[in-house]
Amino acid sequence: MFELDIRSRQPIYEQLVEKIKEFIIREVWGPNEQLPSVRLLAKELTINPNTIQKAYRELEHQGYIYSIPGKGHFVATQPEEVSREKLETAKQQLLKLLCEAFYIGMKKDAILSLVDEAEQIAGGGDPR
Amino acid sequence: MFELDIRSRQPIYEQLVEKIKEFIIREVWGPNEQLPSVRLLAKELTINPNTIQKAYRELEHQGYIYSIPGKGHFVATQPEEVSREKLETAKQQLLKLLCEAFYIGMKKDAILSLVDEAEQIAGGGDPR
DNA sequence: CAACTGTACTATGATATATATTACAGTTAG
DNA sequence: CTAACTGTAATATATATCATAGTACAGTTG
Repeated sequence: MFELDIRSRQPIYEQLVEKIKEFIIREVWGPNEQLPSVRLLAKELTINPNTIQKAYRELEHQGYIYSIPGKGHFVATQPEEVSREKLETAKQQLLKLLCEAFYIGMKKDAILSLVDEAEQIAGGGDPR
Repeated sequence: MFELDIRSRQPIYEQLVEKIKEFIIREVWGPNEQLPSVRLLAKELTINPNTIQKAYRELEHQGYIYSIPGKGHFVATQPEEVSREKLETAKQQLLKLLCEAFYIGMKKDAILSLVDEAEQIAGGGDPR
């Protein structure tokens, strides 16, 4: 279900948080859908349940999921603020990297063609 | 001279490597210019000499500087390969981030305006 | 009741980071 | 030559983070 890199410097639980975020953002998992239980996912990924719980706790703290003790974890209905904040973070990261690209001498043409390439890879805007 | 974040999750020596790289890339420090000695820089930044040495070792390994035992560390004359590799790495990072931007629903217009913004901040192409 | 769920806690091991300290050899100015 | 710089290496120590193992308890559901 997820591809985790055990030997990465990025902690497993953080990788999990990112992957699950993507699933939620792209609506692979819709609102109120139940996530795999802590123990089940731990078994599937052959990692410790505590690690899963840590990821779920973080996701809950960030507002992406909610939990009902005894029942399970569920995808939250994304409030507007979360989406806006998410977009703002992405913009800042992108701006920083773009600045660095200019600094090290990348030409604008090269950057623009990267934008086109990314657009194609990502499916480009609305796929309707 | 450098602004380091002690409490950052990124190691101090890595922060140092990045900062010094930028200095070299932007030619704030020119080829064959001498870098601060391990002990001096350690004192100025109030961190351990070993940490500076680790950063210098890494920079030497990556080809950005060279060292002469007994004399000091000096900025290397950047071979073509280093520049090319650097550019390739930057392109890959940028492409990844651009893909993610599209994934989370950023519009192409928004991205293009970020490119313009970055161009202005970075001074935009050749400043002649 | 049994088998799930979440949650909490302790203990342990592994690893990375930064520090302190000492030591030795090359370079250079006085 | 000597003193004061340089780089380099090695050891020991402290600390923080991460992941694991194990146990326990309470809520939910068929």
